[in-house]
Amino acid sequence: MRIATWNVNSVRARLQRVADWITEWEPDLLCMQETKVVDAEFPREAFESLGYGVEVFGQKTYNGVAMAFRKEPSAIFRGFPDDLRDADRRLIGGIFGDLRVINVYAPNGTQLGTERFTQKLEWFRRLRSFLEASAMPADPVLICGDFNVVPEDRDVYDPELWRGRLLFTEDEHQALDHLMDWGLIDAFRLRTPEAGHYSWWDYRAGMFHKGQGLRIDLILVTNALVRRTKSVVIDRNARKGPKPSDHAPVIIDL
DNA sequence: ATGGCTACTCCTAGTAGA
Repeated sequence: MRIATWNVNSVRARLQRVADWITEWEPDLLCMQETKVVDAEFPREAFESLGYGVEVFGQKTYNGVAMAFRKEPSAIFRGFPDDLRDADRRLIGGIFGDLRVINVYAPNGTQLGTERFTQKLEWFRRLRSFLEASAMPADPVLICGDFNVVPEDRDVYDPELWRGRLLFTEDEHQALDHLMDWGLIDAFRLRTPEAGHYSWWDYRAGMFHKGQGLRIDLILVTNALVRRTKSVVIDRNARKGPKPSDHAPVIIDL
């Protein structure tokens, strides 16, 4: 089973790129973030014409998550159970065979010391609570998406420049660590220990061209799935060419 | 050198992203 996660940075602006990518990679499940579109306006037909079903959880302008799949899930869930009505739409998931998949777009945090940054840390605690309430660490669980946290020094082109900056603070590391302490492993690092693999590059200043990026798009799996993981790769080719997203897809083969 | 780009919006300037 091939599962991919991709922050598409607007599914409408990226529709042709996403369709081309699906045709090339033929994922069984594509988890998208930052779709930036309300559910009624989601371009479902483009996915359906490729043989995919779609489940969406979107909002206007910001955020929004969606899943495109070849086989219908047996269940779907959207958001945290205790979300307010106007909460950001950052989580959608489903049961695919024996697999529980959770697709997330973590808050960016905007600036250190702001309420939005505090809410980012709180959002990670809520994700951990959601896991505790809905699954067991012994189950086959996969959480993928844009986590907006750089896990380690080897995941950023210049750790000393970034240390203490948004996405690379102790607070964010603790938030991610606490989530993973539930029983999750960073699947990309199972077989790829070296530095220099990134999933996001700033549009500005030729950062992609210079090879200066961050790895913030992750696939986290429980032990039950570690055994089933064949490969995890980042498709940096998707960052090239006309009108790319600033993120590249991450793909796991189970 | 907190930003050099991109996408969004009751649009043509302001906000957000990471």
